[in-house]
Amino acid sequence: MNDREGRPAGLRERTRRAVQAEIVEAAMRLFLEQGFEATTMEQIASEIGTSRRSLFRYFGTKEDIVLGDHADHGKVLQAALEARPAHEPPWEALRAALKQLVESLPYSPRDFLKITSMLHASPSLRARQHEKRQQWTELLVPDIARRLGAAADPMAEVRARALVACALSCSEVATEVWVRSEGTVDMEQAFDEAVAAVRG
Amino acid sequence: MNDREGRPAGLRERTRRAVQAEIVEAAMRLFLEQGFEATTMEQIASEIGTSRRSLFRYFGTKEDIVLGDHADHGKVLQAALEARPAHEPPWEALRAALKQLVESLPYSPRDFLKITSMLHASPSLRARQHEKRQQWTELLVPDIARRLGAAADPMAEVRARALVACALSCSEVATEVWVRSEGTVDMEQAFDEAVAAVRG
DNA sequence: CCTAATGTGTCACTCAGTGCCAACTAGGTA
DNA sequence: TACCTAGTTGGCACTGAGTGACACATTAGG
Repeated sequence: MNDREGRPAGLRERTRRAVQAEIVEAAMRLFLEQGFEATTMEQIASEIGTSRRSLFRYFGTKEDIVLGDHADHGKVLQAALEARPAHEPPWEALRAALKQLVESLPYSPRDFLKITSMLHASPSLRARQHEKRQQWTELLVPDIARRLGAAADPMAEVRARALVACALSCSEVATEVWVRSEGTVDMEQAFDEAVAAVRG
Repeated sequence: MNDREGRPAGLRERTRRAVQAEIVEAAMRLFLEQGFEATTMEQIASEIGTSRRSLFRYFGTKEDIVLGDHADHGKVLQAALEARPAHEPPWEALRAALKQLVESLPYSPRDFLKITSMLHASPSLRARQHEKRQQWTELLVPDIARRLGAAADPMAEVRARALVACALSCSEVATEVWVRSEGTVDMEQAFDEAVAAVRG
């Protein structure tokens, strides 16, 4: 049985984590130096003295080296959303959850800016990121549907999905402007401005 | 000079169009039969008696065979938006433009459903489609910014981008639900429901 | 008819990603 | 100790998208 959910964490598990971290570290350095597309898996592999094949055992795709945490962020967001008061209106709850997510990130503003810039510069990275964000939607919709008052109506799903999708769009717009201004504009304020414009 | 914008349309231009159409026809047949990922460029090439290399001269990527028109749709949308009365509020104008775009599509509902289903089934297709949609945004933002009353404010751009992004998100949600219901629910109604929920 | 531009197929290449196999290693058992 | 099993690793060969170079054909236009 593979029941271990993180308790004693045998040697195998520990080395796996260590190698994983080493890969991410080396890869990110190369990505930021030469760009994402210009860096090959071969380079990353030889950089840490392993084989191309092994890289693919740790990360299914090149993009996952960068976006590995992104799926987890969805769960953080979900938890933050569900921790909000049950009758808080959708937009407020989503706003609070997103704010909490941003604050939970372990990056310095400097690093976050560099990484986000890279993300925006590479089409394939943007694509994967969007893909993962779509999965966030699935996690958040049930909570929002609850807040809207559960109706079996197929349109109830539309309402919840639209709210989540638009909240994420607003956050994306805010982030984009923040990146393009090189961190000048306030992201939180931009988000609020975006929401205000949408709600007309 | 390459000034010809479609007037006499010499033999070269005509054959090019014809071959292009032939490629799309054959490719779409194969895609719908066996799925997008399962069909190789080699197959498509030999299907119409040409070489793999030539396919790439007509379409830069495999995805473009399906999404070739998608960029043009952006221009249709832009034109439709700009044709709306100058003081019509953003949401109404966007709604009208999107409606006009959908009505301009040459597909039967049957075909449109099949194609859209395929689009949703293939990750790489979804990714490219989203990429192209992002370019739509660039086309629409200026008009919306105008409707919001031009301010040099960097936040003015945020407001316009947010509106466009959310309108596209709502249309995406509506389309998605429409596909999943296999054409049962009314797409236009779903869109309105989405917008209403977002505007709270 | 001649020539400059354009289209075509072939070949060779890069790179991401996958399946397979043989060698090794950790961890528990007799 | 010796042994067994399961997971890890590297190497190899393969697919499939996409690109560059080249030689050869076709066409437009003077």
